Amino acid sequence: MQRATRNGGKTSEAIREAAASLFFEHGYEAASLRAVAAAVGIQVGSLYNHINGKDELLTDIMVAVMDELESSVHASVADAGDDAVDRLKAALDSHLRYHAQHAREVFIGNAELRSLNEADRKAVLARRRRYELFMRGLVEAAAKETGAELLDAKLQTYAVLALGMHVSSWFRPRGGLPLESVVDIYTSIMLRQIGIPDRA
Amino acid sequence: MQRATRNGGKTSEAIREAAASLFFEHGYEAASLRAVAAAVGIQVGSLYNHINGKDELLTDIMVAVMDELESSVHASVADAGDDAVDRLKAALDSHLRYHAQHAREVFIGNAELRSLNEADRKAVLARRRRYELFMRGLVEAAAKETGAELLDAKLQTYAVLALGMHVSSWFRPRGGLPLESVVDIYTSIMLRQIGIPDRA
Amino acid sequence: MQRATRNGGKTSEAIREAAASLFFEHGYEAASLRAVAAAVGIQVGSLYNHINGKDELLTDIMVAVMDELESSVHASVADAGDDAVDRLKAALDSHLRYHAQHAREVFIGNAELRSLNEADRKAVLARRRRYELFMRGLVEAAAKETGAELLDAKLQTYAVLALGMHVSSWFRPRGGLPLESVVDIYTSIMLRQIGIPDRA
Amino acid sequence: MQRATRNGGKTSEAIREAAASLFFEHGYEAASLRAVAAAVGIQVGSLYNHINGKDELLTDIMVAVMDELESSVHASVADAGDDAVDRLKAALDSHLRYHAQHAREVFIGNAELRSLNEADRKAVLARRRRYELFMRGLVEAAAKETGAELLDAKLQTYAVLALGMHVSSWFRPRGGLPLESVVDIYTSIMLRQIGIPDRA
DNA sequence: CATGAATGAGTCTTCATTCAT
DNA sequence: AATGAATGAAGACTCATTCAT
Repeated sequence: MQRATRNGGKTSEAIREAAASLFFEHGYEAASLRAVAAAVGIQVGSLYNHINGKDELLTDIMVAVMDELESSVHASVADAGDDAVDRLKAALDSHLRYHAQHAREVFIGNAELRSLNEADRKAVLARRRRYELFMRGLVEAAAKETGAELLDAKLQTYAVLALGMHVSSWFRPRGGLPLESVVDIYTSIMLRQIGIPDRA
Repeated sequence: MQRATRNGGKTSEAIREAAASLFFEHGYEAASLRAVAAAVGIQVGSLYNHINGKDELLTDIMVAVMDELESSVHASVADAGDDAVDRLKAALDSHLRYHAQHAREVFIGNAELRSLNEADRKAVLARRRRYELFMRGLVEAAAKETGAELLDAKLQTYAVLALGMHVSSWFRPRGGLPLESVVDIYTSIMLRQIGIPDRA
Repeated sequence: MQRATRNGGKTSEAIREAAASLFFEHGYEAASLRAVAAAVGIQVGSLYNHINGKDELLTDIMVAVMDELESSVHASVADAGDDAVDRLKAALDSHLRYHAQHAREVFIGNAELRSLNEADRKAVLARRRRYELFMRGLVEAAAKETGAELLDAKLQTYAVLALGMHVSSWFRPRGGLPLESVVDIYTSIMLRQIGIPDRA
Repeated sequence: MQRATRNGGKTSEAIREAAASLFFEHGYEAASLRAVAAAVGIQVGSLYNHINGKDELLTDIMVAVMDELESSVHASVADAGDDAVDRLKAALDSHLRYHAQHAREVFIGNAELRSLNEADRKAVLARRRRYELFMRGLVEAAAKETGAELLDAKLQTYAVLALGMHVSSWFRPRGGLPLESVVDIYTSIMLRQIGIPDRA
């Protein structure tokens, strides 16, 4: 039982791409490997030259989403300097941008938590908690700096996360509001609810 | 091998209850009628004395959710009188209250839209659009009355809906924040992002 | 396990009537007791106040068909007097008439032999053999009397039976050739193939 | 637990063969894919590597029967030259020969029309009508040429078809009358009823 | 690497039958 | 008699997975 190569091959990439599309559209349970194979243009059996099982496809997507989201937000915050409000704004911007640009994967990551096996679910949940705490820290710091009155740091951070997910559920790159507008408006919405003046 | 008797729809109720729980926990596709039957304590085939098919269980939940949500919000608004801000507050309160109190069903209604058949999905989507427009109307009226500056009526209404769903994804009646606190805090969050002073 | 009453009741009659129709239209296997009950306007369970099982419905039809066919042909032959040709003609006429007038039951009797249980199938097959031999006797006697040259008494009798069944597969009392014409023409066809001048 | 390999459609062939046998013996509805799989020596699910569904097995048989019957009779008639009686005799011979040699499939084709889906049933019925009209044409031409008096061209052609079906219901290649005798005798029976002297 | 074929467990659903009320 | 509810077996079909070629 040799572990299939996970890198390189164009086929491998195509499979993961097709899986993401189908998981997004029909859900993990309802999406069949047969459909994935068909989308790629190979037979079902051939999938196993590239993957180790259906669950791996899901786990990969979900872990990657958390990794990328976390690191892209961290990078933005690091670039933003030392001002707490700047750091929060950078985080919100990056958070929203990622959710819009990877809407499909983020949506899957949210909807299919329950389809994950025990171990992977725990791992992903831990990552999410860490991310949430990081975000809450930024919120609290910015509130402190500006004197904004928080209602409930935890719930208001939840609201930030919720709006990100929500964006991922309807945003499409083409047709509709342009990415920049979406990011701007939702950033403002978030800042408003936290209590920080939008343009200061 | 105990044989049951006419019990005034209790079994029917138990089936729907078990189905809601299992759909919520595992998702519609992953929840099997076997499991539903087991939860009720009958054989799988016996389910069909009470339902017409698995999809009916889902459809019933989703249609009921939209009906109840709409009518409960409408009722609250009607009771609130003529002041636009009062009306909006009543709507937000009712919206949140319903989402928290029927967290399970609301969550299903949101997650399983894609599991619905064409016809029912269209019907539910139409209901949702209607609800959204009703909400947007309240938001716009309250903004007008208070002179609050809206960023984007549509997206800000989206945000209201998104927060409701979000609450339904984590709220549990026992253990954790009491319902009243949740409703209060989220209402404030919503009002803030719309731009209406919380306590005026 | 008390034997359900088989006589009298209008419901009982309606059940047997509905069963015949459905067996005819969809076949014994494909016809469900649910459909029978629905056709009668009662619940499935209620059927068992009138029948002992699905197979009984079929057996009853098939046995009745053989009984009636045999006795009606016998009666006609007895009425026909002593002339062998007259007797054969009377038999053919009666045979055809019965097949046309009870097309539905005869058709079932023919198509569903394999759906019968071992015992009943044997019984019905014995009846059919007896009927066939009776017919063959008439054919041979008439041939002898007229000097008609038989090709093969057994196969030519088979042909008579086959044409009867065939009539039962398309004849409908209303719309189409009238019964008398059908009987006349097929009688002539049969006599011709046996070698007996039609109108002598 | 032996694992099979590519075998050039032998399994596919075995499935169709087993299906034909079981459909013939028990009828389409009563024959289960379980039984088909068992007869072939594979698991039920494995059938679906070779077929698309139970109905396809039936449709294939029925369409093939009509195709083959039609083309074999057409070929025989074409070979028979220009004489109308020769052509009719060739048709009857070929008709009977096919019905005897493919008794199983022809029988299924006749008994299971009602088990076909709407579209396929219509297609098969159209084919049958075409075949019937072709036959009727031959009957009428031969009658005209010989001056034979027809009783009713349509019904007499029906009779020809009916006898073919009947042969298919009892003929077995081994044990019993040899094929040639059956063909001879039934051809004569048919010619007699049409009114054409047997040996001219 | 890809394929075709196999597996076995699982899915929803239908059905004849039973029986307390 | 009729009903509603239950049973248990069976039905067709789908699926993830395995593996010889």
